[in-house]
Amino acid sequence: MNIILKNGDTLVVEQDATAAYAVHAISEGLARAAVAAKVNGTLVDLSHVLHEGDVLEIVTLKDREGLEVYRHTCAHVLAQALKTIYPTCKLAVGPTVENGFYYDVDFNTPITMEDFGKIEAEMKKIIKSNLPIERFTLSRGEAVALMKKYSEDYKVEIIEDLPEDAELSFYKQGAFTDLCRGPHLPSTGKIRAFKLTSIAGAYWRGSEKNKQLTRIYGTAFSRKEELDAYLTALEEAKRRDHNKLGRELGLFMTSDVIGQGLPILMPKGAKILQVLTRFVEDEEAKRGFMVTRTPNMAKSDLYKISGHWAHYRDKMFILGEVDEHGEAVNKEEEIMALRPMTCPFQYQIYKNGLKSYRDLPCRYSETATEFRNEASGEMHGLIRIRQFTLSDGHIICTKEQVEGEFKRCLDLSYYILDCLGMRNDVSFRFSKRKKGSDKYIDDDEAWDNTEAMMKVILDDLGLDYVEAEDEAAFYGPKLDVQAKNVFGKEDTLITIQIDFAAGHSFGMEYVDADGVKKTPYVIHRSSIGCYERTLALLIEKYAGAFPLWFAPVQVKVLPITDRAADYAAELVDGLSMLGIRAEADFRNEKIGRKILDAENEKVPYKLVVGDKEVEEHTVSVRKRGEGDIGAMEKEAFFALVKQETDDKVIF
RNA sequence: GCUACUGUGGCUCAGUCGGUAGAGCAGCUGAUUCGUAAUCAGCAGGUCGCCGGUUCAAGUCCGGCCAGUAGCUCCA
Repeated sequence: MNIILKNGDTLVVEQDATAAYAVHAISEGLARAAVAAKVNGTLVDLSHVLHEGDVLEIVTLKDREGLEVYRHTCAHVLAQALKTIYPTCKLAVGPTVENGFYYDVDFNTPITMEDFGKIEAEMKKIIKSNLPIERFTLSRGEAVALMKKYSEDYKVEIIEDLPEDAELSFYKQGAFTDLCRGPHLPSTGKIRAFKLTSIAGAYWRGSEKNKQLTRIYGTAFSRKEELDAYLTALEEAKRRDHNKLGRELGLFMTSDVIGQGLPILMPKGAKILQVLTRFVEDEEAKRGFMVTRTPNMAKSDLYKISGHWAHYRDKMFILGEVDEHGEAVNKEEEIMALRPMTCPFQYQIYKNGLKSYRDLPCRYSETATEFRNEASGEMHGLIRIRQFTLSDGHIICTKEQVEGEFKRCLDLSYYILDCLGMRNDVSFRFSKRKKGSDKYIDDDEAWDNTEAMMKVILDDLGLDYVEAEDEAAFYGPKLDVQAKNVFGKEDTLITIQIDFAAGHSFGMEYVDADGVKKTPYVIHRSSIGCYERTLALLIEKYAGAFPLWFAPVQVKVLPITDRAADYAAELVDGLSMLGIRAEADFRNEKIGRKILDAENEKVPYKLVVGDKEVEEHTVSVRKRGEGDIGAMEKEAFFALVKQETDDKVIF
């Protein structure tokens, strides 16, 4: 029979030949490299039986999908090893993830990373035995019976949730059989380089109401060198970890007596945030935003109107004692709460006085402090904290204005990301509600309309976004601008949201041209996001070597001897007068030491000044990343650094 | 909140079988005034995260709490 290859060639093979056979017929080298195949576009095992006219594509470890098959098989080897060492453990799920794989397992006795040695040894034994991996299928009833025989309760649960007529595939390697969609490697011996990396708890089916299982993470690569390179790169990345670097560079700290999730910004960290805040506030003003300053707390009455009391109360810091319904235990007591969001406060401003259609769009912005009582284990450095500063803002506008205003918001964020050098580090997520969930305001029609409206805008902008269900705000869909930290974990940096409900719930109105009162739409937006989180990502992106324009110290003057001290002080004064952040190192140290310390501080410009410079009114310039770039006139340097700062040059 | 791990001078770390703590860097003092990535010497600095228990004796063993880290859940 004839098989069509990817390049269009036709291959003649015997009737009922497998993909493996066909690959072998092409070349022996390719047969060794093959880990799976694609038949008519579907990923299958090499044991897959071909039919006349099938289009065959060979998948090797060079392909993303090939590597996934390889890692998935590695997860099965892990499972087999665990069943050998801990026969009573129950397997749940074992998929691949971005850089490896994991298996969720229910152990009756806790295991720790110290057990990895013996588990890895058992895995190596399984790999060395080179067990063939065989696929077979069962009906749902047979599948349940088989898994019950092995006491695999979680597998039984998975199967029972599938449709009655489902045909289920299993993979058998030696004495071990696992329910799996596949595909898999033809045998365990193909695995070359793997490592178990970490251990964590994970809830069965992702719900905290369920039992917490033990998740064992691992990774695998086609060659040991690649595995080592990956592990080294991981260590490298950890060196950029903002939580370590930010503390080392004296940007922020935490204190046991202040509390969890409450970082303290030290002079250098606070300086960066001050520079960024001024920049953002000025830019917002240029783009038509009116700055507001609203209270950090309010009575529970406000949050009852906004819906926070119903949907968000468990995350709020409440001042006063309330029962499970959020009512004051002592009826006389007025319940206050720190704000988790700025929205309802700015709405009060809108509601102050009757608004005309001529007042819209009404754009309010505020550098707002917000408080959210995150669960203790959720805090992370500057990325997840309990008190944070958001470049918050709300645009109240007509339905017709939503599209234009939305685009303006995105344009502002693009500009800011460009200035930070982060435009290419973000991705977009269209966050939608999950239908039927009680986390969201109950109004199907409004949700459908608003999500459709946002989709039109995003598609019109040609944004490359992913859609995410159950990620919306409780009051509407969001466009989230996402960024990854050094551990590869993604977080929302910036968000722009359309709110259909606030206008109604707060009774916001405007008098339209026809004299009729109408309800406006609201856009919630952030321009640079939460300052603390943005700082965290900037520390990691630049490994602490911040671009000149927002570096906490831009220029460090290094006098060679005390004779140059007065001149150094004069340079610092001159730069400071221009708004440049400059310091001098007056310590009684040799110049080499002063340069080393300034380099470690990652200061963009260092000025070495000695007798010669004093004499000639020059400065010897060291530029970060380039070293000594020679001497220049003092005024010329001043002009250069001022210009580069104003231009937000990134080097 | 859950699972696992961690907590010893400002920082990085050592501390063996339970016998009341060591180093380097940083700091201070003195000497040195030096031309592009670590000058020399001396001094000082610790209720071993906190509370309790076991023990003749706890940094070390046990329990609770606090804080930090990764993951889960959650999320800007």
